[in-house]
Amino acid sequence: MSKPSARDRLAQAAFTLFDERGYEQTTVDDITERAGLGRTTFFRHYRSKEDVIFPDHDRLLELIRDRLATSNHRTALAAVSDAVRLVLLHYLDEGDLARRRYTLTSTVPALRDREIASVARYQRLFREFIADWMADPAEPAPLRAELMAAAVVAAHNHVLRRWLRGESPDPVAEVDEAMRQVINLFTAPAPPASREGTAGSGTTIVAFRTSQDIDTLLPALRRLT
Amino acid sequence: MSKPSARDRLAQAAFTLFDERGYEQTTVDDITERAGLGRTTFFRHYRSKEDVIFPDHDRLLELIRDRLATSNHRTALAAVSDAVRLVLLHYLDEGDLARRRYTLTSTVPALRDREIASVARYQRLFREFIADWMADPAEPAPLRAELMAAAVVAAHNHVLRRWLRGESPDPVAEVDEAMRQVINLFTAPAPPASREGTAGSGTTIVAFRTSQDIDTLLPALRRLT
DNA sequence: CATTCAGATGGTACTTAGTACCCCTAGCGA
DNA sequence: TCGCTAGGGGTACTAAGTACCATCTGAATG
Repeated sequence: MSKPSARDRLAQAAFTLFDERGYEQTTVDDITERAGLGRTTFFRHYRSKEDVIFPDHDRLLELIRDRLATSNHRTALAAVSDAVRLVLLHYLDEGDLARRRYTLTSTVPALRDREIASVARYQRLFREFIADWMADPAEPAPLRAELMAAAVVAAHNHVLRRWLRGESPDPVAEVDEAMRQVINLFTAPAPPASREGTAGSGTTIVAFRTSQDIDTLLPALRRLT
Repeated sequence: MSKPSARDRLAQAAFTLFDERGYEQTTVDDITERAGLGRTTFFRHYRSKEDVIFPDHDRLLELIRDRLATSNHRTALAAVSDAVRLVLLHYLDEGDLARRRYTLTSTVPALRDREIASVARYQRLFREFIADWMADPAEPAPLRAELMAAAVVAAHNHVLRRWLRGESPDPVAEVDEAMRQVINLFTAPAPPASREGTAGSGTTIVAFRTSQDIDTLLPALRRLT
């Protein structure tokens, strides 16, 4: 208890100094001096100065990967929503730390760029997963997967940033709703009628609002297709 | 004619050396030596070593901004498509240079990150523009703008990368088609039925064609009701 | 023709991030 | 006691980027 780990002391010192004088005005030497440690030790624990601020992106990537891996074709969309929620929860867990990071990434271009690059790695995971899920030998349509992955991370970031700015009292509910919107967007209405549309194949559905519930209608719908 | 500008000689030397020994193995001193110029001159023309490879992102940003600015509410979507096409055409214009850059960004993480950060700036422009366009005092819905902007740049990048890899014989047609898909996605079906949906009275009919079979769609249909 | 002024180039010295390499010490099991 | 390992420390180096000043060249102007 008297000795927090060197790693933590470094992070602590770093954030304090970044608050005091700003990121660029703080050198690694300043940090190690404040932490009472050697410069070598700093780079043993963090690959770079930026790394102090984004320590566990790797873990987060694993988190997503794992959650997506444990799913089958039927539960794919739930897995995506879950993975997104997990990432959000991670940030919520960090609480104040996440907010301090946000003020840094908002003001320091280098850090913002770094953050964006990390997000792109999440997006890549989602893209590959969604592409597999959508995979259809007849019509591969990787563009659709690309679009959906982009929308997924955009939804997450949208809600996360709202929470970081203190605009969201219940970010978990918000992110669930946002994901519902995304999924809805990409599953409900399939791409209608490109001009040289290969009309004829596929399924034509007429959906209408009714007081009957869907299970009552299902047989009729099946008959139509 | 005998003397190409210093700027061009530097870029030329840089790309040659990057090809020969790789990006990280090439120092700025190597470049200036090869170009027969001084180190100072290099940094006068390019803010950083990475900048040699991405010289005109700023111009490209202006291009987008200008195209978006000259539009009204009715022509907004055409403006977005046009802007995207302009960016694509810029890369097509670069021809071989764009492809060399692609092999670099594909192999050097630092450069890939940099590229991604630039793309995020385009995305920001589109997001702001689309948010304005969608602006509706009653229901601001900035998430939808966020999603659409993400989809717009994802569509562009998808087609661009296909062309860079030599997979697209007619990228302009492809990007136009991709943009049609994006716009369709975000305009055709009005945001269907959030839970407390202000469902109107009367009859709501939505007709669409899809290649997915009904069982795939069923979860989404259930969610709608 | 001499002057001067602007713009582009060159050089030198400095700061800082990041790497390579080797040393030291504390603990711990054999 | 020996020897091993892990965590920390120090020194020296490379390379990007910045600050500042010096130099050259060409063109306009007296």
